This record gives sequence, structure tokens and C-alpha cells, in this order.
Amino acid sequence: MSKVRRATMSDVAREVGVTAKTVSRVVNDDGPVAAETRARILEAMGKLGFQPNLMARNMRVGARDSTVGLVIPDMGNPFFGTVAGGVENAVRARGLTLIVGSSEETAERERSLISTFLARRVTALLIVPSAGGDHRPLRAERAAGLPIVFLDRLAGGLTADSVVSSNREGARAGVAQLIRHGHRRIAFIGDHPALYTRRERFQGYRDALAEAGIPFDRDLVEIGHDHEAAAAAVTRLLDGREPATAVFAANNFASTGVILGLARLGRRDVAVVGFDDLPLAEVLEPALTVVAQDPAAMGRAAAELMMARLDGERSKARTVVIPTRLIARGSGEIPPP
Amino acid sequence: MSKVRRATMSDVAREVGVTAKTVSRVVNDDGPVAAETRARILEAMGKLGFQPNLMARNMRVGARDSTVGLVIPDMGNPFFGTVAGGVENAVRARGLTLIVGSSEETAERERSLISTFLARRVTALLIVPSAGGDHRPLRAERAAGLPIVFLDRLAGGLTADSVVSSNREGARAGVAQLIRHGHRRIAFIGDHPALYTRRERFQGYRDALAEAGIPFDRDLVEIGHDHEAAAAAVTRLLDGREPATAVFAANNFASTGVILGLARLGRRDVAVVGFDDLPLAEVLEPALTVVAQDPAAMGRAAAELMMARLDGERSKARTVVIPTRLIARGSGEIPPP
DNA sequence: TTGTAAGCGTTATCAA
DNA sequence: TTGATAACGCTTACAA
Repeated sequence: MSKVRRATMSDVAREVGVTAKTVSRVVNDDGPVAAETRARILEAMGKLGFQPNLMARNMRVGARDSTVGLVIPDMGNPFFGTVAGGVENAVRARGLTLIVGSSEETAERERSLISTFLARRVTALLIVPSAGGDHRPLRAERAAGLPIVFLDRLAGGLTADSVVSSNREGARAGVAQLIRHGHRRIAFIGDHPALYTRRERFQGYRDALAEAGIPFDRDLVEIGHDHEAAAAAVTRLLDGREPATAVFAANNFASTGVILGLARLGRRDVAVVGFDDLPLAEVLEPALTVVAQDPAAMGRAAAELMMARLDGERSKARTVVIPTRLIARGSGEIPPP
Repeated sequence: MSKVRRATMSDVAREVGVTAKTVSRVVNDDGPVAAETRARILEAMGKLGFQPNLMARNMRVGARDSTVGLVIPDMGNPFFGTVAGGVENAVRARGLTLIVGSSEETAERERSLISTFLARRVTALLIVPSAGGDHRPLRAERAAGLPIVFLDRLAGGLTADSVVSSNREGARAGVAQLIRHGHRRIAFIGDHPALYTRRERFQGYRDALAEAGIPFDRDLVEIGHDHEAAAAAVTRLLDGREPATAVFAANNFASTGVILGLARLGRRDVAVVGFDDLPLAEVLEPALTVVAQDPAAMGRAAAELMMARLDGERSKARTVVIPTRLIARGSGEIPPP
């Protein structure tokens, strides 16, 4: 590749007949520069296509990079996309740039991304942690003044600033809705049990059952993170001697999969409540009852927590809980046969 | 904030009683180091929490940062999320890290993100350009050896490596499907006309009309990028003296909005073909006929184009076209009244 | 196997 | 108003 050397401050300086420091003064609007000198420098910068090297600057200034690193498990999941959008809107106002990386839901990719961000000396780190990660090593970073906020899921082995949905209470309310409409055979389809959100929502499911005096049946619990797995799970759940009459889908992909599975079976008599709203929820037949989250608010809250730390807030770690909201649209109100 | 100074190589070296260079050898597995020395260095690194400063390293090595910058218009749109996923999978194999920023569909935010990435000396730049952007200034970067690939949309004022869907032909096929089923009043709902994909897909729409000898009626064209705008648009289109009998929705948000709008009107007699597939397309009633894109393949193709440049490929700019596929599911095959 | 000197592109400090 | 010098943390090239 051509690898034309890039113009540096010295190049610009030489072109004009001044020192690099003078160019630096122009670039950063720092200290006095004669109007005529400034004009000539600006011209030379344009001519040489000079672009200041931020790496060098940050290194010298010792300042952190003006970026915020966000680790999410999956770029293709609109839930995390919306979370990222919420973060971005909030940090932009402060002149920070958000950069996002995807861990593909693996602890190892997550570690590697975090290292990349740390090595790049980001201003702050926001993490949607994958299952099985150990975040204790980040304690030192935080002690060194790096704001770290966990999003959607709590950290492994570390008490830290966090923002989560009201998972347990939301799930409880969703399942209670099914119980209120007469169901007692209610299936739970969610992520892998190691995942924080799955554990919390599962607890909410069990809370609702316990409240109603319905015995827990482990045969009604299935894993189904992606569409097809959830579709397959729902097929199994409807197939036994004592089939489920209702399904609680514990995340947006599970909801979609359950809907696909039921449609393929031609079943419209099964009640469904999903955790997390879907854009097309209202047009489904029956329309989908959901426990809606507010992913943009989660992103915003995480950004605010982080910026408060940046401003020197020294209080102990806080966990912000973003409320969920039950939206009854029909699918959750179908009675059992 | 505490701002505890971060341990450097010299700190580690001092701790052990060696030189920074020796520590560097251990960190980079470069050159011989006595087993015992290495052990003591590793221990000191752990004790001091040493994290190598990538900025400093990259600066010295003169190498570009080992990251690839991707600019997308909207993190919340799963189309772009999936594109990003495709890029990430492809670049990861090469040890590159993908960082993504969102331009919020504005030329100004896009410029600012591109500057951030350039200043950070990314290895390559992938851009989904917003409408109204002028990308000529990037010519110099490319000449300096920076691989730049445009994704989903072509650049403004610049011939460059690009990856796009077969927008025009795909849209033509989608509209032709509606015509084949007897429609002559076919509405077009898409993005703002300034957007590349909208222009191409609109051309495809007109191609199909022309082929069938159907006169173009500008009253059948509406803008609707987000759900609600598209829902409102479809309401207007069904409301005139000569209402549309079919709708071509030119992107995923428009499709969703059209479906929402029709459902709210209680209309199931209107034929719909959408550009870009939706996860729930098959369960809608009627199931949604779409012109499916392959966003992951687009991301992968862009990454490959970029890596070929990185490997020294000097050929002139290429545009890779990723084919689309018509999936007939029912909504596009509804006959006119 | 380890160290020394120099330099990447920038800015802080002090002097002119 | 401008410049000289050193330094940020690291690696290259060479020497010991």
C-alpha cells in the first residue's frame, strides 16, 4: 500500500517557517499567535491535509481519550441497539463519542473488548456483561478513577454502578396476569439460566406462582434464546400429557420465537405474555401482551451515572432500576380451554 | 477524581530491577527473556495492575490502530445492527476490533464521527453515508492508504469501494409481483428522496410500472421513514377518490408502519410488499411478502473489500451488489377488489 | 539475555 | 508573540 506519510505538525511548521509549538497553538486555540502567522498556518494545514494525531495528543496530555466504550452482547438485537442509542444521546451532549463493540455473548470476547477499550484509555466503560464473566479485575480500574457502569445485567463478583430493568417484579406482574385469567400450566421460555436477567425474571415467575399457590413444575421451563430455539421449545411444551396453556416468554427473541412456533402449529388458543415490547406487537392476532422495558431510558440512566462519576461523585455504588410496564393487548388475556 | 497514576512499563521495570525494554519483550513475546526474569516481570505486572498503553505503542510503531471504524445511521435499526454484526465477524478473524458510531442520519454527526475515527488512526473506515454528505475530502485519506468502503449507500461526490443491495432490481421485482396480481394503483412509501436507497428503489418501482405500461402517479408516493409516519401515510393513500390498492414499502420501518396503519384501519384487502425482511413476517395475517436483503452478507462483503485493500490490492474502486430475493408469503398476492 | 539511545507526534515549561 | 527543550509510554536498532 502506498503509505504516504501523513503530514505532522512539524511538516506544517516547516512549510510556514515556524515551530511545531506555534502550529499547536493555532490548532488548539491556545496562547497568542499573530493574526498573519495564524492565517499562513491555516493555509498550510489545508494544503498539506493536516489532521492532528489524537493518539499523540492524548498521550502527551495524559488525558483520557474522549470516548466512552460500550460493550453489548449482540449488535443485531434491537434491544441493545436502543440501549446504545440512549447512551449516545446522553454522552454526545458532553462532547463524548460513543464507541460500541459486541461481545457475541461470550465472556472471552468481552474480556478482549474491555482490554481494547482500556488500552485505548477510554473516558468511561459501560458494559452489558455476558454470563460467566469475572469482573473483579475491573476493581483496580475503578479505583484508578475510571467510571464503570454495568447495564441490563449486574457484574460478576463485583459491586458496581448498575442500571437494570425491574426484571423480577415485571416478570411477576406478567405471569400474574396469566394467572388472573385462569392459567395454572404456565411455561417459562428464556435465556440460559446463567444469565442475570433470566435468573431475575425466573424468580418473578416463581414469585407469581407461589403467590397463587400454584406448584412449580420444572417440565414447564425451557431455554430458547434465539427465534428457532424458542419456536421449538413451545412446540415441546404443548405436546405432553399435561401441556401448558400459557407461555411467558422472557425476552424479545423468545417472544418472537414463541409467536412463530404457535403460528406454525396453527394455535391461537395459547395465552402469551412477552418480556420486552415488539414493534409489531399490536398487529399480531391476538395482539401481544407484554411487559415493556424502556431500553433508551436504561442507556440514558447509565450515561448519567457515569457522568456523575466523571464529575467527581464519590458515593458508593448505586443500582438504578428502570420500571417495566404491563401492556395488555389480548394474548395474555386468553383463558385456558 | 482520584486519578491514581497508571503503572507504566518503567514502573514495572523498576519494580523488578530491569529495563523497560525487557518488560516490553515480555509483553510482546518479542525476543528472548530468561524464564526467571519473565516470571518476576509477570508477577510485577499483576501486582501493579499494568495495562500496556496502546496509544503509545501504536504511535511508536507508526502502525495504525488495530480498529476498524464503522459509521451507521441508527443503532436501533436492526438492519444496521445486522450489517455491523457481519462486519465484526469478518474483521475479528484478522485480529481487528470493530468500533461503531451512530450518525443519527445527519451529515454533520457523520463528519464528526469520521474525524474522530481518523484522528484515532483507525485501520480502515466503513461508512453508511447519510444523505447530503460530501465525501470528497476522504479522497486524500484514501490516497494516503486508508481503506474506505461505503456500505448500503453510495458516497456523495466520490467513486469508492462500495457494497449495496440490488435495490433497483429488487424493488422492480417486488412491484412487478403486485402488478402480476392485478394491481395498477400501487403506492410507494419510502425514505426521504435524498437518500440513495430510496432513489434506487424508487427507480425500480418506476421501472416496473413502465414495463407494465402503468402511468406514474405522483399522488401515490409518500415519505415515511419511521413507523408512525408510514402508518399515517398509508392512511392518506387509502383515502382519496382513487385510492391505492397495493403498497410497496421501501424499507423495514416503512413496512412496519404500513402494517400498523392497515391494522388500525382494519384493512386486510390491501396488498403489501416490503423491502427488507422482518422476523415476524411469516406470522402476520396476511403473511408479509418481502424483497429480502442480506445485511450480514453486506457487512461481510464490505469487510472483505476493505481487507483486500489492506493487503495491497490496488485495483480501481469496485461496487459489490448483494442480490435480493423475493419471498412471496401472501400479502403481495392479494388481488385488487 | 539484557541494556542504551533515539524517536513516534504532540504539548508543558520556560526562555527569548 | 515565538522558540527550544523535554517529556508522555512505548518500540526499533544496535550494542554489550
